[in-house]
Amino acid sequence: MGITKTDLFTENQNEIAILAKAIAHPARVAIIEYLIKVNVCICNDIVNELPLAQPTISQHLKELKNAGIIKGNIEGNAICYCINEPVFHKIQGLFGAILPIQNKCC
Amino acid sequence: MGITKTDLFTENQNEIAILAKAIAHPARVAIIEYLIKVNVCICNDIVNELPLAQPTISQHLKELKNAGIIKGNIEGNAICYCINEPVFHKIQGLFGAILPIQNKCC
DNA sequence: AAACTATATCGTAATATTGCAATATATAAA
DNA sequence: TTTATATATTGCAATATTACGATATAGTTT
Repeated sequence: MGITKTDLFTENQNEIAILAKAIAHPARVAIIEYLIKVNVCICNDIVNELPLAQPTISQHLKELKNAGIIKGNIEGNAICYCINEPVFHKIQGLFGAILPIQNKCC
Repeated sequence: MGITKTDLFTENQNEIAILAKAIAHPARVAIIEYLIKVNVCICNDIVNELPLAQPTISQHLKELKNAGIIKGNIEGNAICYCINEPVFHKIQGLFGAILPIQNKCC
């Protein structure tokens, strides 16, 4: 199959999964970290920063953009990328503010 | 290709990616949520809780276990599963405590 | 021991992801 | 307007993921 049965789960569960999937690649983690560090940059900076070919970077940027984690604005012939704060804070909320666990097992 | 170039990234970036990947499926999110709710349960409870076949659940549990997010102890002929607190708190730290962003772009 | 319960593994089909060369597009500079 | 720069898209090969039926394994109960 290879197809996730999205309809069997809640909207919230799917949303968390989609956001996690966007982060689930070291190149995309590196892009996020770089964007946090430099605040704003053009796509070519990322291509020069990471050891991957330009089309590959472009693809990863697209996935991050689709998940809403980053956004890009056209600026001349370049594209200015940055973190999309609201979604990013949502991630911090989703993964960071989970209930305290009372682990009695094992 | 389809193979992630792990060696090109830092250990930390790969670690975040691996943890995120473990969460990047709604069934695994559902399992984690369920384990947080009931604290401790046997695998069969999860099979009854989720709308997926037993081998599929078993596979998802294996991935969560490999990522260190949950752990399972043999208890008679059943296996008692629970959240693995240290790793779970690590996730909360990784995703929850990221620097404040100064978003001047876009 | 035979039957039952709980879980894991195998094998396999369908689909998704990763990576890049080649190429397209679009703005900028000369 | 030619050339250079920046980014996206296409097409494709290699690999990974998802899902499950069938089956294996292992403890429990009868």
